[in-house]
Amino acid sequence: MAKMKKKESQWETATNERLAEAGFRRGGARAAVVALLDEQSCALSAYEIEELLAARERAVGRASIYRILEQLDELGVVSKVELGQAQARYEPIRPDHHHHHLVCDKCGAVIAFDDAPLERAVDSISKRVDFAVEGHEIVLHGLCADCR
Amino acid sequence: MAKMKKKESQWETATNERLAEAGFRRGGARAAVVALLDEQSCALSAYEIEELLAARERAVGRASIYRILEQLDELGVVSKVELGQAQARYEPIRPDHHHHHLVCDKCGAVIAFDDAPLERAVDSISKRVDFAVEGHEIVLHGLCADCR
DNA sequence: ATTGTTGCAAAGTGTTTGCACAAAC
DNA sequence: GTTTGTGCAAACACTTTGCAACAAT
Repeated sequence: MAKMKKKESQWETATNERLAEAGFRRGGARAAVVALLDEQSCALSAYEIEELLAARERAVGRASIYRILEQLDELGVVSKVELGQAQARYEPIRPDHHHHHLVCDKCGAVIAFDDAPLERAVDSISKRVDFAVEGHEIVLHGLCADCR
Repeated sequence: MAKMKKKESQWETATNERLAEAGFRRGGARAAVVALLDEQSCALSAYEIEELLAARERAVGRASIYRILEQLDELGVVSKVELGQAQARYEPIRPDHHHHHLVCDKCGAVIAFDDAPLERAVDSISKRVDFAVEGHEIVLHGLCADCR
């Protein structure tokens, strides 16, 4: 049975291009992390990434995961989000899919949402502060539908 | 020279009342932490609290600081904010002074700001999600005036 | 006397670093 | 062959926990 080659999304392609442009060599561990991130709709923690990669038989060392995530964050293709759970999460930055997060205080579930008016309000205040705003993060916390 | 007794603000008074109501005994370490927090206009990390208390000759053990902050957070009088620097910060919740934070990615400076339209946008979306929203946190990051 | 509070040291957790080896160029 | 990428283990920083001593009631 022939193995299907999965379709690369624009993000994965663009990320690999950015990496090449920036002078990075092609490394298997990094490619695996990029491919995994590309499949996600929401943010993953380093630990989750480690587990998921191990589960698909492409284990990547923890240190490599952190190093790779840091590179991707610096390249501006991944966003490191701190949702207040004493651990960072990482997600691909897709120009057309900017979103924020709801975090359940009870079970830790993370749910994405987006809202244009909220975005506009942030952009507006960003321009009025004496600060070169480069990004923002909005976290709503409370109880998810299941825990409520 | 007579030692002035500093004026207790409403927050410190209300917090001490809440603690009493909740059945807590009066402890020196906790009183010192509450008094210190009351003087702050913005969020402090546990480490900063430890340093500031030591500097004023009322050193409090690190474990006690964390325990006290957790109690105050649970009582709802202190807000634990995670600004993405791998450490939590804590600030008094003053009903009339809700605010958010600008974090400098270079020097780590934390600056408070508030904005009514932003607040309204958050309240609006909070009502429309399938989630019992209990609070929110907004962090703008970039470069502060000095680092820019 | 009882029970909450505190400090110390040890343990935990998430993340980073040092270093040797493998892989890419 | 040179330089970058990777994995392992050790080191780190922040936070929490166990426990004995102490203080408030």
